[in-house]
Amino acid sequence: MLIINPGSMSKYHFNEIEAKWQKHWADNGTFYASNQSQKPKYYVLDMFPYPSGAGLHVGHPLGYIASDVYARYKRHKGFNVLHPQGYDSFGLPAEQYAIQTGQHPAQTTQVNIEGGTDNQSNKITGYRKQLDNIGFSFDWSREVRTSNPAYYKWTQWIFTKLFDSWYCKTNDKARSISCLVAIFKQEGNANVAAVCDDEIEVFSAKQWNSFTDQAQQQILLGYRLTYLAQTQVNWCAELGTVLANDEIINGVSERGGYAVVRKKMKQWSMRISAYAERLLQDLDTVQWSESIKETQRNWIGKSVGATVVFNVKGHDAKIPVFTTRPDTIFGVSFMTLAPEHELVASLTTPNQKQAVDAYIKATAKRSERERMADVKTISGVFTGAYAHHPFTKQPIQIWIGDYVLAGYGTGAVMAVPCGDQRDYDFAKHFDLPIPNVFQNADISQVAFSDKDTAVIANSDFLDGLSYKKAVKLAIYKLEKIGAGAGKTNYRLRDAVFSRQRYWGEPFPVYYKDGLPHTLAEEHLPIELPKIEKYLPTETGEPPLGRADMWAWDTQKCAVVSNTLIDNQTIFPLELNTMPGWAGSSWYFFRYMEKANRDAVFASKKALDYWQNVDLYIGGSEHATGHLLYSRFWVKFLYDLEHVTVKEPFKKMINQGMILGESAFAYRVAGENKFVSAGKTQGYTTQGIHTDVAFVNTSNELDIQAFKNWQVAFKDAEFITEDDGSFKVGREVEKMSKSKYNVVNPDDICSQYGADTLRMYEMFLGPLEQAKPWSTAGISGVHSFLKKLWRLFHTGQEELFNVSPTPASKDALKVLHKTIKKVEDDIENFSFNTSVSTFMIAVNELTALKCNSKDILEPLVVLISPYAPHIAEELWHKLGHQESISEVSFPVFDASHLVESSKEYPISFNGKMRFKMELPLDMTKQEMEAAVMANPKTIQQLAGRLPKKVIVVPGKIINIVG
RNA sequence: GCUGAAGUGGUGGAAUUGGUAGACACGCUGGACUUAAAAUCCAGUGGGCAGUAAUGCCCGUACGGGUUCAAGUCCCGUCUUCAGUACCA
Repeated sequence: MLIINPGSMSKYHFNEIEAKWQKHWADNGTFYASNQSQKPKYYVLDMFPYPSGAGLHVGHPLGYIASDVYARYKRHKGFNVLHPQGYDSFGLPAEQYAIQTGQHPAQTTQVNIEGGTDNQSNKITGYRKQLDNIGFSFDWSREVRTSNPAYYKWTQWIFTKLFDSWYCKTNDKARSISCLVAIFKQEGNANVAAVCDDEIEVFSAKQWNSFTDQAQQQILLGYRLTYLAQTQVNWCAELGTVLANDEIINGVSERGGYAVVRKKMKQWSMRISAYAERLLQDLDTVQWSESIKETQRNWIGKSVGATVVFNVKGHDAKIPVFTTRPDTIFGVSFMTLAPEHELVASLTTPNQKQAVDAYIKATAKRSERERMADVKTISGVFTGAYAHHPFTKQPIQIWIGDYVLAGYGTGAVMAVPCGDQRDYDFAKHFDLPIPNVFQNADISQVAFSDKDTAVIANSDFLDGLSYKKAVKLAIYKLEKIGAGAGKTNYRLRDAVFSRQRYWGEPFPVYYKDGLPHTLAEEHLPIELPKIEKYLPTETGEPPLGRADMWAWDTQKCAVVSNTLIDNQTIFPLELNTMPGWAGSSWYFFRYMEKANRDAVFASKKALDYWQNVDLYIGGSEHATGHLLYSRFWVKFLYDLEHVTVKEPFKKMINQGMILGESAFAYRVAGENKFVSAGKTQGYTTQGIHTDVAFVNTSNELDIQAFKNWQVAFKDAEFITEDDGSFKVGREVEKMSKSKYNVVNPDDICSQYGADTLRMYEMFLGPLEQAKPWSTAGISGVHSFLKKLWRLFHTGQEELFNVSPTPASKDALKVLHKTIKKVEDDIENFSFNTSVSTFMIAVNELTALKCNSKDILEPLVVLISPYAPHIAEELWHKLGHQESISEVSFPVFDASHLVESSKEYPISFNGKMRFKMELPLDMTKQEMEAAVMANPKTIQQLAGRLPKKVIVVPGKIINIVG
């Protein structure tokens, strides 16, 4: 590849300047934040990266650059800014790599962060170096790594706190298990309003006290905020682990795209459902994009309605259902249970048994995916059983059908075919009755589901009522006869918290008599044991099952050899590890303290000072994972009074993805012959991904490099353009190694400089929008920086030339126009437009030949958040000793922009025809007279008499007629 | 299907409360400098029509309507793209 250094002739030696200032900042701790300051605080946070072996590409730093611009701007504005960075360093890729190569994940993780050579002899630059090259103003003294025992000690600690807590509905907050035990001792559990397992039975104080310790612990597990239970989990065989709902996209695993099946397993879960309402309500208090908030609202999925209990004819069983339309209770003509419903087996009559069994078998065979893809096929079977209608006592057929999901509500529905389309379709298909309970509703073709206009009919005491009133009365009557109650249902399920993996936080848990016990705070952290292979054991246990030293000695309070397990004083430890989101759910608190990290997260003083994140920048793909779990943990920590904030992130901006521009060489089908993009006509070709490093900005391929790249192309033939060049085709795709379209920021920095990279990434387009990367466009931003440099220098030798002469009026106007625009743009996160504004300012000042210090000095401060290195250098050259980073932002003075006249657009019937300079203090009448007297106006009118003349002072004049 | 975001030159994009559509760049074309190139600088660049020219006119912000003196911007309807979600009772 031909490497040209476009800066070679300029005296703007960005490589030297950038290295110099990066060293200066590091040596002087320029960006170390203090926890004590008279200044107001501002906390700017990036979503911390997972340090992968592939390193950073130009898409990764986009959000970091934006947050860095903002952090630097806030420092200029007089804020004490916390802008830290760290690594989310537990995770699947490092473990997959460990399985392949046998290297300890801690080893590869460290190399990925700090640089070095992996055991395949690949040289890895390391995240830290790559980030440092871009000139971020991070306070690295506060760095966190989630896989460091000193960090995960507190992740484990939070887990034990969750284990020691239950959710009290009366106080609407988490409380300690010990106070729950106190209540049980006093009065049993009858009056305890808790978010807990459904199947807990009522007991008295006397009963509680007579229970064995074992039985008591079993009951308490049903109340704890993190609990161990047999639950339906998403099992991914290929990854060898369970997955949370948010880790499954379209029925397959988010990572790898492997099949996921439902399976009953004993797993740790987090009772996030207890916080559903607060998670929903508090969304109104944060400044996030509407789309992310909406995604979370949908995920939480609140619906208000009622539980209705149906008695089964000739059977003890009761079937509770959830409905949002209790007003249509008289429209119930059958019931449908999910095929997996626990009562199906006992309800089914001997006559129907064969059909029911066959149906269950058939639906079980269909994968989750098939069931989702195929929503049109209606299927189901009658169980032979009947329920009683709670009011009419009429018999109701009980069916099973796979349109009812076992996982939502009670896994059963009361079918109201006249008001619900799915029930309607089912009824039509199986020829079941469709009674109409709406006034004047035509249900001959479709169900009538409009709540707003519904008026109830044929419904006894509900006749003539609107939806709202009928719901209220129906619930009242149901409660009165004991057949139901008002109920709010949430879609949000408890989150599965264990993973059958090695590279994650170990649980601080040991098992005594099959029941989990947590380790005390003073024994944390419990560190990951060494194992030989990072695979499940032969008996199917998680990788930690391979550890020899993985037992807990309750007397020595230490991890000891498994051979010592006697289940008297030495017990086996938990073999699962925590999921990826554990460490990232609270890291923002950890940054608040740099030295005293032996306290809980951070000292109370630090927590009180920094509070929570003022600005959070990151991708929107975490909407239902990280961003929900973090909010949950913060609310929990708030309940326990460890923190004083209810939300972690006050304002959030989601940066869009930077896409790659893939290059394709067109190969003639069936031949080892390539055709240049302009010559493909007449050939049947297929595009072959070509490494973008072989292609220059004019889309010309370096044929030699391409031939050397892969053996298959060594002897390939090339049909070139007439001028001898070979051109490739381009297409915008996601930036990825496999598409050979990755652009490395290190290369951009060495060729154009970090300031150019920073400005160009901002210039590319609106931060929140997805946009393609094109290295071709970078020259514009680079020449801008050179122009800026030249503004301060003169002559062939480019000697520094800034004069103390007072600024001209025009130059002052340019400066203040720029201050205003740039300030507004940064406040609105419109970084792309402020880069244009700088370009305009420098173009105009160059035209004015301005070299006045009064103008150039504030200009450097304006630009410094975007291009900090060149700004520091010029600031230094202007005679300052201190770093530019804390210098006050220039103050806008409107008086410099006051104009005495304006060039008005004169339009005729809304179309601009010519412009005319008019004084701004003219009256409307004078303006109209001046315009009408203009010869061009007379020419435009061509004798016509204007009907109307619209004069908007300071804006426009429009002549109608 | 539902929810959210978007659709503007060859390309990325600008137009903050309705008021000069295409700022600023890239690319392209022509020119200056140079032995040549790079770098730099200057000029032009939405489409069409008329004119030697200055210039003038018509069309133009996905599409079709509407409101208004004036619409990329507001209203109604349609289409397309992207993202999220998926039988939620």
